[in-house]
Amino acid sequence: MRDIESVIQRFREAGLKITPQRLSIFRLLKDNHTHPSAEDIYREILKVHPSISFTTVYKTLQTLRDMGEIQELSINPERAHYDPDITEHAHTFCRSCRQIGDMALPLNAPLDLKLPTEQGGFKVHALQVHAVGLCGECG
Amino acid sequence: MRDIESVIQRFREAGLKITPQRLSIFRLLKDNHTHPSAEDIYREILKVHPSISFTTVYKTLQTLRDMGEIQELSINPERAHYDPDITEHAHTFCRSCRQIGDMALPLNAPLDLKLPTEQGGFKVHALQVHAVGLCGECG
DNA sequence: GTTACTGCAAACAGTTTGCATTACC
DNA sequence: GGTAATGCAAACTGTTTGCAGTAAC
Repeated sequence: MRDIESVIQRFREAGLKITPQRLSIFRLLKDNHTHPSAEDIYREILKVHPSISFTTVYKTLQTLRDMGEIQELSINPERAHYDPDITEHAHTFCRSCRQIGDMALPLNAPLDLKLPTEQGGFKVHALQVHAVGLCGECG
Repeated sequence: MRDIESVIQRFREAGLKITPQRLSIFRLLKDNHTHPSAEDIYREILKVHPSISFTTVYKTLQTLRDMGEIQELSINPERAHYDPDITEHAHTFCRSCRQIGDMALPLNAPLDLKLPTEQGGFKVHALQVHAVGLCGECG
């Protein structure tokens, strides 16, 4: 995710409005490396906006995701998690505590992948690398 | 997934029973490279067992997954897909038609991943590599 | 005969939508 | 003032469970 000012500007350029609720969501996500779920974000924002609804959080996350400001992680089958870090990196997922962590990707590896030839051209938009296992706490 | 005879033997050794429904599910999965969802499998088995329930399919898939005979793919956020191919390989996921394909993994890449050091030892059980994009048909 | 499986129906959890009210710009 | 966002409530989708009847061994 870009800095908050840039995100605000993009919203305004798209004819979208800046509300206190959205601003709080932006601030919560900016530089956040905890990979929160929509529910996590909702519960956190509730502390600032006691009357915010889950729907508002949900719709704002969709907008940010559609804009490419955050990425939606499909690593936990139970729920989606969100990551404002859109630079190339991999994730760890602990089977026990369900915590998601960041992992460095070697620069050369992903580009070496051999795409299936029989299907013709599969166009890769994003490469997701997930290491599933047990974290230091649980292992 | 091993050959059907071996799977049957493993079930028997575990005190589990071989029913016609389960046998049909084994046969459907064996050498299947279409990455079906539970619903896909259910609809296919219905042709052979018109009175089979989704629950039976669901529970058998769980058993096979817990035994390590098949893997559950969390690549499509909407539903789980199943893959009887448990050898190391990656998957493509088409954003448009939601089709899952197989992809070759270069042997050296996954082992080169740098695990997070600050967390101490994250123990990787399985590495999932997903290329998300558009397939030949949709792209 | 004993034990596990099947199939039903219902609960569950997370996600998504319609709509009237409210607030941004 | 016009347009979009909010928040509520309800619908939806896929997943999971409890239980009585049934079938494997």
